[in-house]
Amino acid sequence: MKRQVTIKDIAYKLGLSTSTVSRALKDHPDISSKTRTAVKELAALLGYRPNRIALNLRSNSTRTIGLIIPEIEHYFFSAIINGIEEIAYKNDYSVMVFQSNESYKREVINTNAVLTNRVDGVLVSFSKETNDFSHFQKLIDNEIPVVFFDRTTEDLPADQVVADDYQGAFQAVNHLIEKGCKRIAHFAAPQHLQIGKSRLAGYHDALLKHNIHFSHELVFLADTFETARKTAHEILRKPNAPDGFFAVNDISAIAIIKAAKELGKRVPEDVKVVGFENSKSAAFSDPELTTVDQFGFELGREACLMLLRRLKEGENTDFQPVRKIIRTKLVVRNST
Amino acid sequence: MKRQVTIKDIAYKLGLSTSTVSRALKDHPDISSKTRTAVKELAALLGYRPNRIALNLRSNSTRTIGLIIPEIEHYFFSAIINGIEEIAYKNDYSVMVFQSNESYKREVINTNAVLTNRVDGVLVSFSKETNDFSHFQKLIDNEIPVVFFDRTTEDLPADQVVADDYQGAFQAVNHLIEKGCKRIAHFAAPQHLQIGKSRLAGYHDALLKHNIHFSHELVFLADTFETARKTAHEILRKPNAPDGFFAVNDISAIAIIKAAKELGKRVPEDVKVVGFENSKSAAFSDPELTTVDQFGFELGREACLMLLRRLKEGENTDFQPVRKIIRTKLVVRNST
DNA sequence: ATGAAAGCGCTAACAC
DNA sequence: GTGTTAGCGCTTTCAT
Repeated sequence: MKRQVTIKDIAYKLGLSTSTVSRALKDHPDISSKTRTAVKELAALLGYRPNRIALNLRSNSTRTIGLIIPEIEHYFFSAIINGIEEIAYKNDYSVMVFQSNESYKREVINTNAVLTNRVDGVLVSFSKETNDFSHFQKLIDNEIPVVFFDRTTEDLPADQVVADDYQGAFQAVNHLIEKGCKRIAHFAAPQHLQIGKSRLAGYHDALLKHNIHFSHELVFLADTFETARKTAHEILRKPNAPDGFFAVNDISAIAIIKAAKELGKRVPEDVKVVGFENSKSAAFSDPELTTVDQFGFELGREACLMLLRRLKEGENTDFQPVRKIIRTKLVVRNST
Repeated sequence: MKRQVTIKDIAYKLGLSTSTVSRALKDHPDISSKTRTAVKELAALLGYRPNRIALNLRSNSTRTIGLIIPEIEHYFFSAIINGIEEIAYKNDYSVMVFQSNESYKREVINTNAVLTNRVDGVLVSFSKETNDFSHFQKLIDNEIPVVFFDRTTEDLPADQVVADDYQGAFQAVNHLIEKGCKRIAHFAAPQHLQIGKSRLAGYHDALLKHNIHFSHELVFLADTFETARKTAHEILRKPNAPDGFFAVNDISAIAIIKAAKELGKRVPEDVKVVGFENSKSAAFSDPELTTVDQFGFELGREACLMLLRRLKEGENTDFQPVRKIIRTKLVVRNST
């Protein structure tokens, strides 16, 4: 990089001290308007821009937010990043992105990286592998504000922003029942994840409300395209096959539709399917997928806003973790 | 943030000078092994970690890469970010993400932000609106290495990494012809974008190779779901409707399939469709979409590698811009 | 083998 | 209204 113009250069050329220049640049009242304009003009002329690194060192802050996220390529997460970047941008913060790739080990390295980079705060959605949270505790011990989003835990006294998984699941299954489904299967996420639990609970309670018997035999662990397709194939072939499916995400739902079609079943006539996420693919699938919108963009915005609020608070005496729930919304299309 | 342990703390507790501690920490040969271990042990005990900001100030570098990108939510771009982050991670660089949201104005602000943040280098894919490049010239004037990817320009003497759009388009159309299509339409991107031009050229030349007449009447500007669907509806209803479509991206291709089905045409029997990108949606559509894989992950990797190479070079006397072309590959599925 | 001192760019308390 | 000085945390030259 080219040698940058510093406050010293301006001071020298104008026969002033660096402090005067510094003050002039930030409209300190003491400075005469003559010097002020002279300084500002020269600064503009030379293309001076304050050295953020020096400022960082002095202020011991970087105006940077660290983001630790499983997989950027997943639509939901990219929507969240979008929301985060939007709020950060508006508040003159920058965002550093670290991917865990769903790996616990890498996630630990990521937490060290955010510490090393001296970010002001951290936003985290942890990996599927993670069930030890001491690396996040380390952040908290360093008094770096952390906000967890989407994938959260009760094990840590930290702020959280999550989608209303329970309500979304409840609505989805309720919808299936109202559409006439009698036997509804649930393709679930791993139960050590909060979203796995909450969505199952919503499914369970919706059945209950309509006096439909809940059976573990209708709950399957299937949250990827491949496993969902395979599982759907198996159970749709059986005599007592389900007539409705509530999948924990859109990809699994699309896989179910695919399997049904391959077996000559019609969607939604023979089998109805609801997903969760409202990804782009949901609108493009055939039939178009009924799904629960998770509002990733909103969620990202809220998580970032919450973090910024914490940053503004500064040293807080008694920390009270906040949990914010982002509404979800059933989007009815043609798969039900 | 908690007050961090510094080299000074260690020096004080051990009755040493900061320089000795500094040297001990980095295994300077002059330091006796006794002090070295003492220092290291205490450092570990206190949880010392070097203050990157101070290092940054001294070294005048941040080990950070700035990324300016139109839209994170687009699958192709998120794949690219993934590739970039992967390489950055392996080389101990961090990535700061700035979205332009396809806005020229915001992109200009983004370039200022990367300057302000004193990133070591910048990766750019510019917005659709951009046709003045002076803001990027400013980066170059500051001798900050810049690598352009995907959306590039000849107007700037800079490194570039692009997909082989021409070859991909050529293969796609060639494939349609070999599958028996006689009348092939092209849904194109705006022609002020290089990708718009290159893909049209590939389409043109593939027709030429097979002695098929090229007609402007079969080229439509349609690179979004909505416009593609509407356009496809119109032209598929006409008597002399195309029997093949080459779309500039997957979304448009999926829209074409949808329109065809809505009009009672079978894909691929009556109409064959090829997309471009190989997004997730392509594999999930029905029928599964034949498309050209753009290898976004690879592209991101290469762009980042190229940038890191420039960073290693340092002050180069005579700069020769490099243009790297990432191969594309036709992925044949069931829509052709 | 270790320490003192200067300096990266900037700000701010303290002089005058 | 402006200058002097110290200091943020670290490295490195120059002493000893």
